[in-house]
Amino acid sequence: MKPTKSIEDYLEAIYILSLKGKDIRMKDIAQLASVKLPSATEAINKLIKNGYVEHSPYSDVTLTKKGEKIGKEIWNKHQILYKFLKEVLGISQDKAFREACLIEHFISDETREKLKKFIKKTLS
Amino acid sequence: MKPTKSIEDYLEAIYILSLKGKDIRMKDIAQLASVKLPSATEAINKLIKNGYVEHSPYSDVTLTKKGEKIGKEIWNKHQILYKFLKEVLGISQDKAFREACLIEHFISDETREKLKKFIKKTLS
DNA sequence: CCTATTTATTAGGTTAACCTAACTTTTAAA
DNA sequence: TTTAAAAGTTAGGTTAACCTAATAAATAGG
Repeated sequence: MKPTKSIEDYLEAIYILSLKGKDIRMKDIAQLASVKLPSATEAINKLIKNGYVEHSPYSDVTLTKKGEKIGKEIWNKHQILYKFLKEVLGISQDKAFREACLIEHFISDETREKLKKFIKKTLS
Repeated sequence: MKPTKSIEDYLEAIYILSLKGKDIRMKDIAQLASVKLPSATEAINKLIKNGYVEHSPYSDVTLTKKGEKIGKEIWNKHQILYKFLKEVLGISQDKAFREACLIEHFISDETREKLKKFIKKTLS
C-alpha cells in the first residue's frame, strides 16, 4: 500500500539528512519536518513498524533500502518540480521550493519522467 | 485562513454540480466526493459554519458567493493542470484527470496563471 | 565525576475526516 | 392514503497526525 504523504515527508527529510553523511538524530528529523520531538518519535515508530528505518532509543536513525528508495524518489520528484516551476514558469526560488514540497507527493513516476524530458527539451 | 483540501474538494464538487443547473442534493455531493452520506452531512455542516454554502435539512444545497468563488478557482486549476498533463506531457486522459484532482489544491494563483500562458504558447 | 543542559520518550489529549448502525423525514407507488 | 423505499440526519466510534507536560537518558563543562 502507498505510504501516506506524512510518511513520505519523513522519509524525504531523512534521506536529505543522510546525504550530508552525519549521524541523523531525532531532533534533526523533527526540525526538518517542522514538528515537535514527540511527533517525530511517534512517526519514526511507524516508519520502523513499516520497515522503512532502523532506530534504537536515544540513538541515530538509518534508512533501510526500502526507506531510502522512497525518500530518494520523493526528493527526485521535488527537484524536477522545482526546476520546472522556477526555470520554465519563472516562479521565485522560495515559492517554487514550497510548491514543489506540496506537489511532490502527487505526481506519478510517469509524469515525473515526462516532465523531466520536457524540461530538458524546453531549456535547450 | 485557507480552507482544507477536503473543504476545497467539497466546494469543487458542489460547483461542478451547480453548473448542471439541477438541484443539488446530499446524495449527489456524497457520490461525487466518494464518501458516505453521514460524511457529507458533517462536511456540509462545516461548510455552512464557514459561510460557504446554504442548506436546510432534507433540502437542496446552494453555494454562497464565497463558496462559489473557491469552488470555481479549484475547478479552474484542475482544468489547467489537466490540459498540461494531457496535451503538453502526453499523460492519458484518466491519469491526467486523477493527478490534476490531487495537485489542484497545491498550486498558487501565480503558478496557475503562468502555467496557463505557458500552455497557450506551447500548443500554438 | 557529578550535575546542568540537551535530547528523547511516554502519557494523555485534540482535531479533521472518515465510517457503521440506528433513526427520521420525504417521496412515490399500489 | 397508507406504506415501502429513498434520502438525510444523529450518535458513537476509528485513525492519522499533531500537540503539551512530565519523565528519563545521555552528554558535556566545571
